[in-house]
Amino acid sequence: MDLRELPLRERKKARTRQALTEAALRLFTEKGFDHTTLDELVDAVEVSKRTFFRNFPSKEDVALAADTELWSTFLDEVDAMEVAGLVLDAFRTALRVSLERMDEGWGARFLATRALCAVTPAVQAHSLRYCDQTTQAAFARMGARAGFDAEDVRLKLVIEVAIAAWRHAALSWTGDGGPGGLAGLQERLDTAFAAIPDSVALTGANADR
Amino acid sequence: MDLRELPLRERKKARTRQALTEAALRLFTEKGFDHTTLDELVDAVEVSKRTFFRNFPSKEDVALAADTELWSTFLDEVDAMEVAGLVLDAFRTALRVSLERMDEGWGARFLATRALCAVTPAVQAHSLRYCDQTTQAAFARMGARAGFDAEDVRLKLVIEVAIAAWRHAALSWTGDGGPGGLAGLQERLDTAFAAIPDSVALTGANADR
DNA sequence: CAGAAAATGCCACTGAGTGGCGTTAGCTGT
DNA sequence: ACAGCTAACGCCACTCAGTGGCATTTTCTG
Repeated sequence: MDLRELPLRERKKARTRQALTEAALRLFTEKGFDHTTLDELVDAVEVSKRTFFRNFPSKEDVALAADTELWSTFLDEVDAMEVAGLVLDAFRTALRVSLERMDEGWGARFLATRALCAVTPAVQAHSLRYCDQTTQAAFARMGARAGFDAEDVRLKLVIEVAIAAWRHAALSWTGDGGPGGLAGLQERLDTAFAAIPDSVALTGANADR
Repeated sequence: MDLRELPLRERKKARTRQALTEAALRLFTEKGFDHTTLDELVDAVEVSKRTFFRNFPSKEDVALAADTELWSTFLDEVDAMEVAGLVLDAFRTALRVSLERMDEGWGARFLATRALCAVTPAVQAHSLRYCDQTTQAAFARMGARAGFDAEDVRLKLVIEVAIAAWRHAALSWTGDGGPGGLAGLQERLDTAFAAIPDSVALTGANADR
């Protein structure tokens, strides 16, 4: 990301890519996703529409760059993590470390991205698909590990639960305007994970306190 | 659904809607979702493209008719269900009863729909969005109930877990070609729900048996 | 500095989805 | 049975996302 000693060609490509994500987030936020055409976007960055589609598979994807950065890092952490105790805790840690590894300004971009998701069905759908793909990928990587079973329903479910906790944390944090920055998001994440044991044990009798 | 004593106009509308879903499922399965144009579909049913979009908001939605039927029924069951013991069990029952309420032939249509989801990203994304919407709706309805808190993280998570179990059951059942019909699907659902306590308690040490 | 390789720009095209409007078909009163 | 009403439909023109092809420019390599 911050490597300045890449081949010149790739540096240029990375710069246009970043310019596109920044302009897209700004335009989508100002005018709305549906009311911003790709022509407006590529005009603002001064590239051709063809170049846009060499960098992003769809209009939705450029709005979700912050998400893909996180998920990509998360999968690296899943590969690297050691599972000593509860698998659920290992995933909580992987999420926490992934958040810590995000670069300066990611929090603000992520917040803007989530705001777009909340009001634009198409972006929301793409975002959910990324979540699901990440879940599948994490499951596949864990299943290939020594000591784990690639068919284990329990493994699949625990990953789904971890991602659900993450999604709830992100949604709640975003809904309140992202208080406390990434540290605030970490807090929500801890709260959500802490609530998991109580949630599966929740009964009609103890629901109201 | 089976009410033959509707106004003639609405009966006609329902018939074209059904003709569209059937033809769509057939064409999409035969030629693939991406390689079937809407013009081909509406020609086969002999309606105008305009009429198609008065019945379905998008091309993806006509492929997901089986899903929407289930989710709509499920939300009715959520409203009607009584929560005596575990909330998780209540949702498992609601899912089971919803499946039982599906009409003849739904199982086959659902199987075809899931096969489409597996190979077509756009359909998959829409399907995930329906899941999520249903989760949100179920949460909102439960939160409005006496004895429940509309802000309770535990309630939100337990619904996410239930839907995750459902999704895994459906995916596993579909992946094996839908053995045993809807009864087979019910079995997978029971298995998935039964694995939930073990999954959150899963550790690196007991993962391999 | 020459030639390969990659990235870009331009152009024409397909296909999803929308708005407008005239026409048809089913529903209402008398 | 007939006239008026309204919902649904068909047709047409249009916008915009996304793709394939090809010529051109730009960077890397020897």
